[in-house]
Amino acid sequence: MERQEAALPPPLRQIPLPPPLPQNPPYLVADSSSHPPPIDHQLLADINNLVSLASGITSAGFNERNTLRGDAARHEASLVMSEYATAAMEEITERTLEKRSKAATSSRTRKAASPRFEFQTRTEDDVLDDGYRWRKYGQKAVKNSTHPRSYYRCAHTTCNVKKQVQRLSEDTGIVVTTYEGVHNHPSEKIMETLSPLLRQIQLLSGFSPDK
DNA sequence: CGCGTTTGACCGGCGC
DNA sequence: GCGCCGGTCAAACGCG
Repeated sequence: MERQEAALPPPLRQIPLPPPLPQNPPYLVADSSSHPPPIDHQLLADINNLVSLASGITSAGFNERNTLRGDAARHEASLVMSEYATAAMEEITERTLEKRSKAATSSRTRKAASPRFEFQTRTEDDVLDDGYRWRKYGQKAVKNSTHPRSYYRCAHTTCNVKKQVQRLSEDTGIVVTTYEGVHNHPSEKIMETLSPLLRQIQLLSGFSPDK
């Protein structure tokens, strides 16, 4: 139970948005399912806002209530931080579930084992940055199409989500992406954005990373 | 040298 | 049963 009593936790910083927005944003052309395809920039922006908001509140809390010291101030701040972190997490969960339920039309049957989502984007990039790491495992020429279809699997070991990417032959500017399955782990990009916040919470709460 | 991609073989479903 | 076709495997390849 050796805990690092850092005198004062470092203030949260505004985290720069990770996604490098392409000069040519992929335009959603057709979407049969409303699955979250390319990276959810709006979600990341919202998380950032929550982080900076929480940062402002906690630092303000430290400044204005410096009558509280030590553990009391830390505890106070951790409550505020936890509140915002929880809100952010709930927001993520809510949106994710909403999108998934929209896609899986069946209400309570559990047979929707591997849902598929297809959408089309007008973009120069064949593979869109959706925040996950993918490993290509095949490419095949499909009938009546001048462009081949590529097969990808999620690089995460325990996750077997797959996706196909194919460029339309009629309109070369359009890419069709098909997702199959649901990730059983968070996007690395989102965790990248959230981890500073989570670390801060642990620090303020006096958690030690090891159990 | 390690790891992700490439690429032809392989396989299973489906229609004739 | 056979051949087509989409999907996957896995060894070779090649890039950092």
